[in-house]
Amino acid sequence: MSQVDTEVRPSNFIRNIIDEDLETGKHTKVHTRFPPEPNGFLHIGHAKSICLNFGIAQDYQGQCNLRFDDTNPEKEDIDYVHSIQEDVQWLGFQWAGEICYSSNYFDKLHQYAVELINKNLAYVCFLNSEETREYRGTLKVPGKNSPYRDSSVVDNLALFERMRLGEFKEGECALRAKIDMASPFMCMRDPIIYRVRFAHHHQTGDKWCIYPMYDFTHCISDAIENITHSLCTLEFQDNRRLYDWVLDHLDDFQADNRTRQYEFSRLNLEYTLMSKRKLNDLVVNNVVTGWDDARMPTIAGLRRRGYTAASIREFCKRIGVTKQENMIEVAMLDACIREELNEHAPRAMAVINPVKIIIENYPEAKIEEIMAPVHPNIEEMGKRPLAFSREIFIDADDFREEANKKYKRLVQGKEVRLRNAYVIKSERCDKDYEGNITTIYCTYDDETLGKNPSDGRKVKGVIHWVEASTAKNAEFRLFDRLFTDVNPAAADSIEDVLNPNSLVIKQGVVEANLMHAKAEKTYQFEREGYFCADNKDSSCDHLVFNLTVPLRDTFA
RNA sequence: UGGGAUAUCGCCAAGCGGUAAGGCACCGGGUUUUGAUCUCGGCAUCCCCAGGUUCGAAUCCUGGUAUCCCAGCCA
Repeated sequence: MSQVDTEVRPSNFIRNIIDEDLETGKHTKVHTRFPPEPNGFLHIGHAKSICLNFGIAQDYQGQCNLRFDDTNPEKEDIDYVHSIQEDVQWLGFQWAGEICYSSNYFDKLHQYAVELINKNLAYVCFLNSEETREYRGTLKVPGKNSPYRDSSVVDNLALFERMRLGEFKEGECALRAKIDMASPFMCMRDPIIYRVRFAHHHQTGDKWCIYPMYDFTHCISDAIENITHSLCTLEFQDNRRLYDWVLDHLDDFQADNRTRQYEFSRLNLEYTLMSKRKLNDLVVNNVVTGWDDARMPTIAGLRRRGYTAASIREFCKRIGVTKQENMIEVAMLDACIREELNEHAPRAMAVINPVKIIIENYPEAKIEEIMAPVHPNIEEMGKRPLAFSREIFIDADDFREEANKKYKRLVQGKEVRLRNAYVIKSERCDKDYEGNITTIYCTYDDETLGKNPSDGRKVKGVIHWVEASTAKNAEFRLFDRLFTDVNPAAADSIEDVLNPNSLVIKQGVVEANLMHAKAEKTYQFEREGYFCADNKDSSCDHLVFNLTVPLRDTFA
């Protein structure tokens, strides 16, 4: 674990509520839950919720359940239940006991629905979806009662049973809670709590053809699991009335310290989509290579990109938890990963746009070994060997035939320091018919290894390099934001705001030490940025490095 | 006059009647064989607006304004 995890606990309005509940004795322990629907991969927005729920459980010595909110089989898939478990654990959290599923409670949920019918608080309605909408009224005009609202308990019991038995078609009827068609809360205008769906469920198979709705299920699931604080996002604020109504009317849930729902604002990140549906579109339309494409804001994508679990946790800590709408700058995320990697990532040299240098006064067959620190500020990380010879590669961007004094790299006729090695001076260069520089001819000063020129010459620039004969070829995947608009979700069409340069692939070279770079191992390629070996495509034969984040660059 | 929420620095965010924390970003100085790191310093006389209460208000009251959410048999 990074040391960032050991710092002071976060403080936010939810923790304040918990502190109070503990002080007043309303609760003696806290029990939260993270309740994703298995209809897509988890993204960084879920990370915020995960860190909140599991973080609270951790800090208060409580428990946090992982519960799949699987009440809509048509949209869900077993693959997602697997990926979600993996992502939660990769983030560094472990749920309490067995994994929970809302579908575990289908039998109980059914009984509770019957209880409501028996209390004359639910009825089977045969209005179709269009009629239901018309009867519901609008934001400003109250709805009107369904003609089926006053059916007898006996009839409703029979009808609901027939629904369960599959005697009605999908959409033909639904079970509704009898609340108030004139309520200012739209969700209280006799909400549907059970609908007919002849769908195969990934957990319950074909046992059911009626499935409970979210509002009916969630509160009961929380109550069954003895959740104390049910945390969700702001758009469920109105739904809280229904959450409470359902539990208020069921005999099993009358304890005054029963579960309560609290809402916080969801994460919005500049330039990124945060809806599973829209992310799914990107996958389906091959805009990206999959849910774990390194440009995706999914946990799997961030991981593949080189983000560490600790950096994501730190990010979630820094953004805080409030009820205010927000739009977090990407700079915040960048800062978190840079902070960690600056301290922990081994340094290495990689040339992304190679151009050859021939050091004419260096002995022809000679290859010498130079020992370089793995980390410039942390000696304990040791040293690594670097080959050096007459022929090396430097980046094409690090050489110019002419330049002003602000350019601190190699200039024709001038000197520059090769990182960890000698001072060289360029004499001339070859170009191809298009004018591209193909070879740069230099001389080196053999007394400058590990020290400055004895005559007091000042060499201002330092550039990185890789020895030619030992260099390993490598593919560099240079990622940029997927969208050109800060808020792609607000765009009319996603295609309009797609960044055509979100992925640029370069073929270059890396120092030989990286030949066995392990998947997801991150390095700092000096003067370039942090890169990690791709967890799917990189191998000794074909090295592939993903740009996690470039180095901070304050140079105009 | 549908209802529910939210308004503190460019972006986040503490603050809970006693005189504006912190982070990110940004701007300067220093160190540096990464234009990185590190380091030193700067960065809200003011808290959406207008009144009011108070010795004292970002915090309390009144009235405005702005923004977000709700009319799926989605979650």
